[in-house]
Amino acid sequence: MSQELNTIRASFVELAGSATQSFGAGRVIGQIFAHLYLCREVQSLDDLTEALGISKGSASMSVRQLEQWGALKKVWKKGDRKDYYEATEDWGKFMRKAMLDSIAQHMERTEEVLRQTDVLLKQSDPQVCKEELKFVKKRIKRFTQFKERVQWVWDKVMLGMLMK
Amino acid sequence: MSQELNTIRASFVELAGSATQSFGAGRVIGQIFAHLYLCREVQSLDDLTEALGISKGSASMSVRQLEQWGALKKVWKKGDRKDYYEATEDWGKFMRKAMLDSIAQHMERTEEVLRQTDVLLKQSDPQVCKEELKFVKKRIKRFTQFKERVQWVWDKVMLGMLMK
DNA sequence: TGCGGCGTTCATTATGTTTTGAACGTATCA
DNA sequence: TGATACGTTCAAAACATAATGAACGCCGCA
Repeated sequence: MSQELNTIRASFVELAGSATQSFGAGRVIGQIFAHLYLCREVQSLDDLTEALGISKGSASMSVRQLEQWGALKKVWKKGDRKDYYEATEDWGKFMRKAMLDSIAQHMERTEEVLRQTDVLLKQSDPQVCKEELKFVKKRIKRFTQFKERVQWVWDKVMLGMLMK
Repeated sequence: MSQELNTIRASFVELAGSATQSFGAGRVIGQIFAHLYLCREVQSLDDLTEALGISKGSASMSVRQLEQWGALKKVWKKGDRKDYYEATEDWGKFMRKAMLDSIAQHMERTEEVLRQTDVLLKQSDPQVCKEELKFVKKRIKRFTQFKERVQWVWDKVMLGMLMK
């Protein structure tokens, strides 16, 4: 086996690992995907465990996550009880899911807070802290505009990446 | 002081805190920015430690980071030895820096790996693992294309957000 | 039905990250 | 010059998160 190929795989595994890590999806997910992406042969759980130096439990859970993301295909070999895996060619599908997973609920949470804020502002006595109230309203309006711009961009980005 | 306003501030502080946290910038940075963003009065370090229930050290370091990002202005009160802070109105400047901080070096690292990969592939003996080599080259090419698309989009996003 | 090989689970452990706060340096004022 | 009130630093502690691996259940086969 070529030394160069192994070095290349190692860099990719590390790179993808730290990418998924920083999206809050865990290092192992990225490592497994990258490894499979650069392996022509389908790989069993044990192969992954050995190649990446991770535990079986970790491999099992991450593989399932990747499968749910559709970044992975399970391959059956007849007469063999092991499951084998191969990566889809589509790196985009993998990264997109990793990012969505971590960002979508931030968006939702933000909307929730803005809704709640609206309710509270309507409840508040307009005679109390008049200036402060005006100030806060102005700032929240400004933030809302910002958030809408972000969301617009985000949707465009996602859309753009979804259609390859 | 209106109860509603305090509730609103608390939600925003929490929201921004978890946002910056997930960008790897630490929770406190977001909390401080959000608090200042909704405070008409400039705030001292002590004000921040009390309002947010954080330590002075933590406040000091986060404030400095925010200042470097230009998300914060230091305000001098004459005859007062304390430093006071106020948020810029520009929520975008804050989020943008937080995101850039965490993503820019991923981009760079990716380019570095691709460059190194190129070198290694050229070094490798074309007679060894011929099929495997072909496979890896194809996959890396595909990844490179994906990465270029991402970068293009990213630049557009950033550009779009930079011009308000 | 019992056995062996497999994937899965989850309490425990290990790891990495953030926060704290005591100690420190500095500036101001009497 | 000494006392005081700041902001800053960084080793240590607290905390949050991810990984481990022993125990488990399941399935196919003899």
